[in-house]
Amino acid sequence: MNSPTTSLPTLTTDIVPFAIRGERLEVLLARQTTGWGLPGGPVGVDEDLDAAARRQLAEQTGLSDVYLEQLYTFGRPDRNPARRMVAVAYFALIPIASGSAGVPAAGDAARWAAVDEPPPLVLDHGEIVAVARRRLAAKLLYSTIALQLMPERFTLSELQAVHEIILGEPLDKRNFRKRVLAMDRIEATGELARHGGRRPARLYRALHPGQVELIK
Amino acid sequence: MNSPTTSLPTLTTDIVPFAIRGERLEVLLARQTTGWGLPGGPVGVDEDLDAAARRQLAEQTGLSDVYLEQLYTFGRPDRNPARRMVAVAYFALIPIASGSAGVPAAGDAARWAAVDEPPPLVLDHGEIVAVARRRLAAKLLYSTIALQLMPERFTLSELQAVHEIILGEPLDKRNFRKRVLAMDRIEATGELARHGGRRPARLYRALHPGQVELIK
DNA sequence: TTGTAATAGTGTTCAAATGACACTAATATA
DNA sequence: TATATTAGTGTCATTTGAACACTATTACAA
Repeated sequence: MNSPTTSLPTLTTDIVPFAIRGERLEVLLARQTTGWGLPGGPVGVDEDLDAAARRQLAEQTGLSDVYLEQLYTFGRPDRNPARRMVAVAYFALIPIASGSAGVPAAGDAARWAAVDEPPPLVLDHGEIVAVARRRLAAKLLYSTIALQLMPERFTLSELQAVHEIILGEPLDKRNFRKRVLAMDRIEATGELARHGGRRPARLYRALHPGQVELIK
Repeated sequence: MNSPTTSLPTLTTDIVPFAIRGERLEVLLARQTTGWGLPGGPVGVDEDLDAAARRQLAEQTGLSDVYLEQLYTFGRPDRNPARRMVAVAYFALIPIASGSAGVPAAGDAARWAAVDEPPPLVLDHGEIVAVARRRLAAKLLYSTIALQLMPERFTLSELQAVHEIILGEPLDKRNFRKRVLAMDRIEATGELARHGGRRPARLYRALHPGQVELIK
């Protein structure tokens, strides 16, 4: 039980950027020299961890002002065969694009991938995505975290669809509405969404946007 | 938004070792050059994070074979004015001493402190303890984590007392027993605890010791 | 030996929350 | 104007959670 040398592992952040796109939960990947992986990289000497994650996400994907939460720190010595790297993992939630701003088109340096059928990822990034996905699903049930994936205004049907996609199971419409309205964290704007056809739906907005609150 | 230098912060682990002692939840502190703080220290270049936490806990307190769980990674640049340090924090749960082994007597290098009236701690260790305490209390409600604080055999009254101490409120005896027995994670051994006087209590044991399971 | 103090052990009842379930309303389009 | 499509609404049964008080067993003292 000798004290090992205190020379330093490289410290990085890795970010799992989630968004609902179409009918699926997707992750935004960044091109790396050896393949596709999560956005991220080395933390600066005097840089805050959260700040490093934000910076790297912005630099590598163009995304800013998104919800960011620390997930777990991955430090198995063999996770990178090349050199010792410890990664503080985060997940980010990107609102469904409402109009022009929002989700960047995937270019050469970035691409979207379905969480359920991900391509092979570098290092242990596949595991990190899996852990993040479990955490997100768990938090749906007892927090207002789903609102971070919604645009500023949204319908209850859209919110329900987001829940169903992440949980992977259908929800009862009446019970769902009862539950989210009882939380008292969203309010009707009075406007109607008339996208395309059919009966227009009421638009809602978050009462405390940006805040994720635990319920009950 | 220039990429900052990639020179390396020092990476450490800090461990919050919890135990129930007497009627209180206590933390085991380690003497440091500048005062009392949490056990912990630099991670070796090729050392796993969990292993580093275990090693430092053993070296600095003599404790081994305890439940250990990663808590959060603290990395604010100003958390250590001397030099940049990023700490992967863990908490450890130490079973109530049943006989000779177990909790070490606090010596010169270590001391116990009540979680509710802690002495001033170095750096941000006070905050780390507070975060750990909240996490522990939260997990009591939906997991079998409390069993990690119990000796191999214990009575239901003892288990209830542990819950009450951590939650900081009295619990109903009948409801508590109904709940923990319905979890189906402990079983009666058939033995009786006849410590001192009064009516002897049935002894129980964990069905899956070492495992922490989520309930419901 | 008998009484007393102390902790162990046990069910029921009411209220609240959850889960299952089906129809009408409003709009666009054919 | 008929039809297709999504929005929106309430009740009932079941389950879960919370409140609540007395008897049982032992050690010890009188």
